[in-house]
Amino acid sequence: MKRKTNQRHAIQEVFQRIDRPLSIGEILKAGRESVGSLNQATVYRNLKLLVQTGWLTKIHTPELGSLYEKAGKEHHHHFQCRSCDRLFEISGCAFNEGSSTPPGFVTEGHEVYLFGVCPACNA
Amino acid sequence: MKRKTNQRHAIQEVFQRIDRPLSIGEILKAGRESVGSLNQATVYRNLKLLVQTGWLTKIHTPELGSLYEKAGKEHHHHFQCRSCDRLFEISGCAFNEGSSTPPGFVTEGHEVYLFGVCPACNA
DNA sequence: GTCGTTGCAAAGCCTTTGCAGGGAA
DNA sequence: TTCCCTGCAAAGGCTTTGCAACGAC
Repeated sequence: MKRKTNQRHAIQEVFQRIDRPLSIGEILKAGRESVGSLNQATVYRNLKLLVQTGWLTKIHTPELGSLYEKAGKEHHHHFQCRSCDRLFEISGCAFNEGSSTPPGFVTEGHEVYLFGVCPACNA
Repeated sequence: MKRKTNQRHAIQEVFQRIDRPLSIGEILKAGRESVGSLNQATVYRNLKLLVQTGWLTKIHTPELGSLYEKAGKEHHHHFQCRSCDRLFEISGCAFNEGSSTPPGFVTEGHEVYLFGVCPACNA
């Protein structure tokens, strides 16, 4: 079965430390602070595994590609800073699926992405 | 300057004929009905050019990757059918940027993607 | 005859996979 | 000792680029 490894632990720790959706590159870089030899392929494999076990969720952003965030959060959306290209979680949801669905279509879900400048970059 | 070529004309004609966002593959396939020798690289180059000249807009969907649609339309969003994987335009917008923007953030734009089943697949 | 365009192939990215060695249990 | 996991390198997709030939003007 699933074994405990330093590599996987390092990856999970990154998500505990940084509370926003992360890219492969960020995860790899941050994970290597714990396990210097951490390999890209290992990161890919563990992310896949963590998504399968329900610990992570994969996000596909329009402009930043695939990012990963911890699973189990409530329905929410994301804000992308066009200055630092980081993605932030936005809690809550003011979007009304029903009033936006055209006749004949059946809506099963939705995603919203905001773009702009984050507080850090705006300072 | 810019010259008229059958290849570019064929590509533009595809967008006149099919009124929804199209993928590289669809454009290539449909374009070859007019110009059999149409090459992938040519499609990529012309799409880039048509985006630069403002004739097309590039869309980055979360699940389908990059698609292209004719430019100049009013603010709208998209509906992705999870059965046939086609993307449809949704006119209008019921989303309120202001009420969804967290304190400290500055929102400059937004995108909404609906997922579900289109009328054709639902029949 | 120019020089923008095309087709083909090679080269770049990003992600996945094969394989042998290494390490958790 | 087992056999899951890792690192490395090779291999896949998709997109871009270099280059010689082509063709619009």
